[in-house]
Amino acid sequence: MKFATVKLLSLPFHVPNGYDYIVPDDGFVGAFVTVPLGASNKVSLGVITKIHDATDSDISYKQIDHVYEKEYSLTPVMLGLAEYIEETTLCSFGDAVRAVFPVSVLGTVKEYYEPTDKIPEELNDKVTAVYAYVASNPGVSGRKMTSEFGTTVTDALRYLCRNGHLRRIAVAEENTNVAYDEFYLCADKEAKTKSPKMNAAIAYLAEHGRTEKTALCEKTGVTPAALKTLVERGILTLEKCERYRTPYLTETAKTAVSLTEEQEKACGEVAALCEKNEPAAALLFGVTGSGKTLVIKSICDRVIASGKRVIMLVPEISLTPQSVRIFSSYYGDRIAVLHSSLSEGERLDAWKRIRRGEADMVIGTRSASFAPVPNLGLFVIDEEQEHTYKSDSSPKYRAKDVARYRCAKENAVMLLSSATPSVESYYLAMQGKYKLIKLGSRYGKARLPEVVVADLRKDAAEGRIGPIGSTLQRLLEDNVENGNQSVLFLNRRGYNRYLSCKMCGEVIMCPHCDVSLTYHKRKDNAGYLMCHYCGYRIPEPETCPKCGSPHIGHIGYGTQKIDEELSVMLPGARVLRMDADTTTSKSAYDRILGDFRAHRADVLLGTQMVTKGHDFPDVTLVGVVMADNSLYLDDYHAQERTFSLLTQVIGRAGRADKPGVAVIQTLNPDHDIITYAKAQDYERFYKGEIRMREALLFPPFCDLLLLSFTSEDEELLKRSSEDFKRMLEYDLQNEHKDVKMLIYGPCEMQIYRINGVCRMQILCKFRSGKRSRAVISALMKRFISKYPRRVTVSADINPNQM
DNA sequence: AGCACGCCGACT
DNA sequence: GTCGGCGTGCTC
Repeated sequence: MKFATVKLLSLPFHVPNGYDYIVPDDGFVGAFVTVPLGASNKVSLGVITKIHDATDSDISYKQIDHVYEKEYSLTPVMLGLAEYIEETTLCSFGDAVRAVFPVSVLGTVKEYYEPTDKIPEELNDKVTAVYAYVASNPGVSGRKMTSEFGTTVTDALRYLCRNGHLRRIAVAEENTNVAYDEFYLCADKEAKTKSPKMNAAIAYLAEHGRTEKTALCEKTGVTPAALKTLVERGILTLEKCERYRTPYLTETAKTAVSLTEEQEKACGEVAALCEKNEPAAALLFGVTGSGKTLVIKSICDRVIASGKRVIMLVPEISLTPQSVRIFSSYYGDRIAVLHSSLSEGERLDAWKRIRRGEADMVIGTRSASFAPVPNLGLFVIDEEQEHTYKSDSSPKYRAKDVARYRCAKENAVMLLSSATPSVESYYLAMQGKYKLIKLGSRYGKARLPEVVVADLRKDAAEGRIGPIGSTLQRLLEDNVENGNQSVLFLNRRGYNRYLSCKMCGEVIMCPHCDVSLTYHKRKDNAGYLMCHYCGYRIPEPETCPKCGSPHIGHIGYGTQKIDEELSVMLPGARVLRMDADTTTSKSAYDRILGDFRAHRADVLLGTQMVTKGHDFPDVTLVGVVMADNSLYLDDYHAQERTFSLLTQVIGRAGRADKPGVAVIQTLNPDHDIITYAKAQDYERFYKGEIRMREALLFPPFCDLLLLSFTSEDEELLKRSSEDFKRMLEYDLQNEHKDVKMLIYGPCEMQIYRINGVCRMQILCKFRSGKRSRAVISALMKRFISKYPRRVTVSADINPNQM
């Protein structure tokens, strides 16, 4: 007899998830299976990770119920990847598998009940009624039973199954989330019915042959229900063809491009790596406007021509359409798009097309790193420094690690691309771990705009305290007058507006969370306050809720406020605002960008999203309203993020023939980061930053581990997190002396309370490796069983935010 | 996580 | 004497 180790998806992180079952002949490693689990034999989804014949006579093994077909299984690489994610991010196996595989293609498991030969003798009334119902309706579904008897039926059913009077059967149902094109054919051309519309449909099909359903309905006025009847009567036959639901794919005309000598060389170097058929990694470092996309496209051409396939990641969903536009103009429908705001059906169809080898290139966000492309040759991560490539929710993985893993296993090349590489990637390139490919000499053809650092302190000294300083105002006025376009960039943080009482000085806070409420204005100009963490909202109060004073004032500048300022400052100018409030739908986003590109507005005002890769030929002025906002966060990434942001914003100006100006408003005009960004001097920025990281021990010289503890019970939270630290210190001093770790905390998190739940954190500096993670993992498991259900703990290795 | 088992308080 | 609360322990 053969046995299989099955890892269950339903079990949480802290319980062992691999159990042995008797495996049928069609079982194989990587197969999804359903198995009975626990005393109630609950139907559970799992994956076979091993097939063996070792047995333990103490255990009575159960059998695997159902093995899913090969098309919907984990390939060896994907199974390995799921286990790699489980181990490296300290998450449950289920979370890891659900990230790498769209479990919903498997369809749902239905439960049915049947009576057995063993007829019950004495039962109470309720159980008798349940039994009688199943006996007269054998094969009734669990759902039908609950709708018939209410939720308490489960107890009766369990009782009857346990005593052998009923049998529960679990069947995997086919996945029904498939779209079809339906074609009708006429089987009996002579047939006549009483309905004129039906007759019309028969006549139409007799004349024109095979016709698609909607077209047929439109042409003849026949209803789908009538067609169904005709099929049942055998007059028509129905042919169903699977149709993929694919948004985005609109082919545009190909335009021939030629590469410069430098671009050609860069392309050749990466292509040569790809041809070697062994794992490799490269960093394409090209200043803004050096044509990185073009180079990547040319590399893709060569990889695809050699019969291999490409995955390309972009930082956020809003950037997919433009990338798809560029690439689909060359590859047409050989492109697939994957990201998290596709509908379930679209995602499944994209996944199937990819798995069936029907797409040569996959474009998508972080989650697309799991695209099941056969014969992967190249894995591109565009704008690789972006923090969106790290997941903040379980599994807390980095797309770069996924890429590295897959490239190593599939002999592919990982290509990171950026104008401002992450310090970590550049360090690895300096170490020779990545092949460094530079594009665009600093003062070469990529024309740098003039950069003006506007010192807001001077304006403040003159009593000018608005968000737009005098320098920026003057340049904006000139620009509008000359018919040129401007982009104003707001760093989201610190640009929310709060309400504060001038009498008692209190900022109005969320009653459930330790954050201030943000001021918003509805379209009808009524103000309201909202919590961005729990969604709590109240109308703008007229008096201070604390002291009753009517003297409440606004603090901070939101995009709305700046929008209002601009309309006063630049009367007649058309201002477009792009932020989370105005771009609730995909179409709104496209419309705003489209309007701006078509020069139907003079100023585009927005948050992060306006900085990214959009090419606006008529933009000659770019302004950063407040550069300091991200400079002094207590996060070691702060400087790197600010540099990258400023460099990109500056790169937005002056891309076309018109000379551009970039204005950086700041309270710290002499700050190194601003100086380096002004000069677009990545090397000097890097040298300073890497020295700091080494001296203070930050990544890439170590890894960070953020352990967060949450509980409603404040006392228990403090005590248990202290306890965790003690246990960790004890382990490190005793059985795990070889693991080195610096421990900071526990301390309250930056936002201590969210929705009434308190949060503490412990930060560790360590080197993430098998041994060190095992220590943490084991300790977390011990902690969870020591404080069951009352405190939760979770780990984030190299978190985005601390 | 679920789920069953089991041990105590509030009822017919 | 039974129904149902939720603390404890297990899942091949």
